[in-house]
Amino acid sequence: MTVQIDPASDRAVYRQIADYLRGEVERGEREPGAQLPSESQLMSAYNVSRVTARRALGVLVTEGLVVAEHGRGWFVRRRPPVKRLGSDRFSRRAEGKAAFTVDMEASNRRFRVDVLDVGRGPAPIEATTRLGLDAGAETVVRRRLYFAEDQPIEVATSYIPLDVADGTPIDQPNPGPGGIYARMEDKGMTFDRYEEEISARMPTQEETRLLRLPPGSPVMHLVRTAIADGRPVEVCDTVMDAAAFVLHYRLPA
Amino acid sequence: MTVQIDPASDRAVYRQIADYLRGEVERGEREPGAQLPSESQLMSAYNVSRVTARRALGVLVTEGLVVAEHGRGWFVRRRPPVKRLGSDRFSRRAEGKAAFTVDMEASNRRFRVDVLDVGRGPAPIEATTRLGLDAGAETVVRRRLYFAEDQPIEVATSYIPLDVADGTPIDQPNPGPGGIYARMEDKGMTFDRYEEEISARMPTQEETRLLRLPPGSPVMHLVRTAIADGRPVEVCDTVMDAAAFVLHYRLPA
DNA sequence: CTCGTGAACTTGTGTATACGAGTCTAAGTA
DNA sequence: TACTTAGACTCGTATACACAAGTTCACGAG
Repeated sequence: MTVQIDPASDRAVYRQIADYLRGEVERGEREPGAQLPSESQLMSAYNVSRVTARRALGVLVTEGLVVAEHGRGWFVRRRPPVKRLGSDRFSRRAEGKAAFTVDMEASNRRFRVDVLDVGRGPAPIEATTRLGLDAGAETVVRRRLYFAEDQPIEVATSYIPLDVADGTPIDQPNPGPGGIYARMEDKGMTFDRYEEEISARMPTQEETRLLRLPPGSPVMHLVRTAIADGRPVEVCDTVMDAAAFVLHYRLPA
Repeated sequence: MTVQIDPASDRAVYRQIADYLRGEVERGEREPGAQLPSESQLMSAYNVSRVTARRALGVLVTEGLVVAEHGRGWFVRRRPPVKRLGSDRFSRRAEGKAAFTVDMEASNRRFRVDVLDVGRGPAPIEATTRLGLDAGAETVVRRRLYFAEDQPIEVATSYIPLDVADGTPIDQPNPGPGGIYARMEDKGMTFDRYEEEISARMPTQEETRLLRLPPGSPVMHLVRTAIADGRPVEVCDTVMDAAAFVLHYRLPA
């Protein structure tokens, strides 16, 4: 194992080790149930003390990615966190500043919204499936961060088929009054219903940063498919600080 | 600070310290935002090394209860995990074995259900509020554990007003075929709708044990109020292993 | 009064060491 | 063959120490 660790880096050594192992797990190079290097292997591979090796593993425990088995070793969790939607391209671009900011009034509360990223690009497989598109198809992608009282509480990514957005400012940072739904209605579309899937999991590193989450804080994950005129016209992937929200639903019996 | 720690106990010292601090937080003796003892104060109070004191605090970090601020100290999290429903009396009684076990067929999957506890007792304030009862009113309480493929996935507690259960076996471990809803329909009741609230949080200790959760694994929390003939007839508080479930909803537009 | 500095606290990161306890395997014994 | 045991591995818990870095506050200089 080559040494990828820079002790002079700003980032603590144990975090660098955790980053490396996390990358291997997230890229699928270590599958669920697979054994990780033992603590003593980490000690010699990275030239650190056992305390530091264990601290690296402890980070991944807090993230729900790995578990220890006494006397046996460390393993990638068998029931991994729910599959994430996410686009690499837009994840990277969202590192920068907000492209656009608006204030909106919703449910009697003022929200600030930072539009992190807007553009056209390939959608993740989970989104194309829900939209009824071919795998890897291009869509309009809108990524934004919602605030309540200057606290970031929600990061949302929408995927809209190109033909739905066509001829509208939906692919622009500011889609105009009423947002993208209003633009779709301008085109004569009528919304039928929403299909939603709700799950909870530990946040990714990026979500921890964007939502300013303390360690050990789960997020709720809401994937909403909007259906208009009988066809899916938007998949909206929303990640919320779980401590900040309770969702209320009313279902017919 | 008196020493409540037993080094000879089976339970590790750092866990005992964590238990004590957790209790103070959960009982409200340390409010959100309040400062915890510093690491050196814990060292002298419990006569342990700094590593052990930090390990105790690390447990509470993983549970999402406390945060550290560099150079300032340790604090109870300001946005605490969503309020839990829960009845002390029944939590204690549920420690034992299942009172009753049934197999049920649901959505093409076989479930095993352990009925942990059934009886009459005071309901928590959150349940009485939803049921429109006075605070501390008695209800029928049914607590049960659901399994899928011998994995515990769900612990559910139902609170039913006494007059709704009256004259039925709803307050018995086995309420008969079709469960308690069938018994209510036997009485001529018609279900109108459900109101649900969904949140996510880190599990309590008891939930971790019952659901066999690895550390760092969040739970989803579903509170469902069933309404029949215009009045709430049951509050069902369900805690699920978040990694095992995705909830699907269809909402009218 | 304002500003800056230093001391005394806090947590963050890292080392080395020790022993307990669970798991696995291979060698040895009945 | 079947069982036991010893050894070598694993993680679990705990001690003691060191230095870096952030926060707070009081004191002194201007």
